[in-house]
Amino acid sequence: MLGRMGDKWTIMTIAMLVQRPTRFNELKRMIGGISQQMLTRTLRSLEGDGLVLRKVHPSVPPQVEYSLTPLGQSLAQPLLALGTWVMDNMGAIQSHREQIGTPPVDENLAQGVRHRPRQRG
Amino acid sequence: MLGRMGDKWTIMTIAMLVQRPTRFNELKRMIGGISQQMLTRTLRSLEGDGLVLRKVHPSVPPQVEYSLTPLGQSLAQPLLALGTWVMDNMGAIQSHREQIGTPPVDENLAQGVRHRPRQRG
DNA sequence: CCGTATCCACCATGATACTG
DNA sequence: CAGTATCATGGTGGATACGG
Repeated sequence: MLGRMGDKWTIMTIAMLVQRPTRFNELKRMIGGISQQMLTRTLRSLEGDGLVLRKVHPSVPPQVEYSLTPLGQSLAQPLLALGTWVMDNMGAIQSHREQIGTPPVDENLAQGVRHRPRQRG
Repeated sequence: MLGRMGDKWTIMTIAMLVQRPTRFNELKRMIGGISQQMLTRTLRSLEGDGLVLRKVHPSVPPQVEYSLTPLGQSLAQPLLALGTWVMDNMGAIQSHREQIGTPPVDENLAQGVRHRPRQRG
């Protein structure tokens, strides 16, 4: 949970589910760009934490509907508040990055292996 | 930024800085468990996003003080609300995990390499 | 349709040593 | 004290194939 807390897929998933219960593939389409595997992992994680309820409708094509539990709904509020802040301030942040000439990704912090290591003593 | 948004170190760092401007090593002690490298990266990232201000006091032992910018302070509110939610509900989540017998980590989802892959075709 | 199993590439993080 | 440089490693997420 804590690991996935700030994960964008988790935020997106909860943002979708807070609107209404949704089926797997619809969720996948709505979120967009998430792999099936990742959506499954995210949902299983949320389910394991008791934030999401998984309901299987016994129909000929399998239908599985996901919804937020009360606990999940209580999380949605602060989580989406954070998401809203990010959306609102993303422009300001990017403007700042451009001013200081820093790329929006942490490439400058990436490791650069340039020569052989020396022996550690 | 978005990458570090939900990062626990980022949350911890902002939680410390929202109280008062703090120096590097004091920050490191207060947060606890963070490596020097990671704290530096977190602060640089926040600084690059315009959320944290870095101020060098020209003194004999180098003194660098970090503080939140107004933008950073505006982030602190929703971010700490989220942190508070986690603290408040961590118990409920762990209880749920124990009930369903799932370990708190995603070990069950970890990759298991058991045999050679077959040729991809 | 709704998943699980498997493999892999990448990068985030920790540890350590070094600098000023 | 505050930070940078360097390397090893483990976890995260993608892709794909398969199963019910």
